[in-house]
Amino acid sequence: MAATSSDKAISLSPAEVVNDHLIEELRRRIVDHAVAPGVPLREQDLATEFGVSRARVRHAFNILEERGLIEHIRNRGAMVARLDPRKAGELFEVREVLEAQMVRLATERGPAESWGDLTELFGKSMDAKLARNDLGAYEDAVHLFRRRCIEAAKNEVLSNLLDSLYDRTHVLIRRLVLVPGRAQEGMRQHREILAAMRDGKAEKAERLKRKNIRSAREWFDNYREYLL
Amino acid sequence: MAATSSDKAISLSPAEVVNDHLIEELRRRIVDHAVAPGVPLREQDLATEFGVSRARVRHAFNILEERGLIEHIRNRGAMVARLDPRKAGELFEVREVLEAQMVRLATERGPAESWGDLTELFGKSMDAKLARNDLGAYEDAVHLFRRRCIEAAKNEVLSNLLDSLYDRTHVLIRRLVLVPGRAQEGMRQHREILAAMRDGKAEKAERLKRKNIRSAREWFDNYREYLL
DNA sequence: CTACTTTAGATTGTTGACAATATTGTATAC
DNA sequence: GTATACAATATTGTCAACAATCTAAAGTAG
Repeated sequence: MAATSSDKAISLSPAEVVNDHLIEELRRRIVDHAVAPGVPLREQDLATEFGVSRARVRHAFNILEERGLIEHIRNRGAMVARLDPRKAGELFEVREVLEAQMVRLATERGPAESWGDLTELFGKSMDAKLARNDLGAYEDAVHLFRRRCIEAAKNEVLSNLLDSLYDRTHVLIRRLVLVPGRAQEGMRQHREILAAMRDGKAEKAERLKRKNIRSAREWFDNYREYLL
Repeated sequence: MAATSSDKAISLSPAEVVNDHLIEELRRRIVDHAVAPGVPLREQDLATEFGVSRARVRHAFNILEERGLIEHIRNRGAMVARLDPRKAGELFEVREVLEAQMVRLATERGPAESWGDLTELFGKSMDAKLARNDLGAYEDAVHLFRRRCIEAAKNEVLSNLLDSLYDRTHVLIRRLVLVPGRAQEGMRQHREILAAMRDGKAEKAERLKRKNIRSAREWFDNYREYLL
């Protein structure tokens, strides 16, 4: 639960940024599947590549293991955590209530007028983009929605948990928009949610966000064999 | 997110148990306030006390810092994490939805008849115990309720998050039952929740559990100056 | 007496060497 | 040809020494 930019505020020693760079870069590779699940992570290899000592790499492993991104077996080393269907389901169940809470708090704490540009972003022009399969635009919009909600919710504990859960399911979520029709439905749901948020209806927005994640989970279950 | 008993299932090498013992013992001390928040944790002292090398202690610090139990400042060392009112509020906001989800899943997945003994535990006899301020009995009952729910919910991700959050607020929750009337109200709420669970009304139980945590938070806010 | 500088001590950060363990490759028996 | 036993290699686990940094005490100037 470290690693929010607000945490370390001012100070940034030279050694510290090197350390954080290592953790952040490893995180990125795992989350983006630049290294596939199950692939072993050799301490010496990474130490050499990043020009640091093995101890630093081991330190990074500790953090990432605690975040659920790495599995570590004694005397056998570390590997990218695998995601079986059961664990994926568990992650969805937790995301369901946490993302809903995020939306609720964002609605309560963010000024109602601040959701206008997002409403526009999810507006008609996005329909056209989706029609020509511009999934990147949709993905960016959803990502921005998330960041803005997290920011507005003003809850660091929640924010860290959401980021952690998101990291573990990032690839899954990305693949999910490939499923025909999912992006369209996701967009409909986001429009509903945003409408509720603009009206200041926090509870309604929460309920809708919950349905959104549930729906995503159902699509995931139906297309599991393609996605995992 | 390591550290559930089910994770490491079979193997337990001699070195591993020593390692885990160190982490677990440090965790216990912090959670029970055997060492107060803000107190520095010296690596060499702990290494000597536990008869291990400093590297092991530092490893334990890494884990506990990622769990939010320790604050670590570079070149200054580690100390027990402090809990300001703001962060406490954030923890309550997250617990609210996660514990509610826990109750919901437990109701859906645990057999309805399995809540009978808990209903009894929270029955009339507990009134008498509370009347003579036997807070330990109440505390034990709530603790058992929690464990049974977590077990029945069958969601390891959720379980780990709940444990982690609970660790960070454990002392607060303990102190809260000292507030006159809080234990009585908490018991009423648990009876309601259990009734819903016995009837298989998962959504109702979830809603009630949510109200329960909210209520706890309100009591906490009202008596904040005594509790923090 | 206060404020600043210097110095000594304590504490953490980092590294490389060595030990323990697991994996891979090779030889041998059946 | 297959399977087992053994040796060689690679990888991780542990530690203790050294370097960098911070804290606190002593000293000095104003």
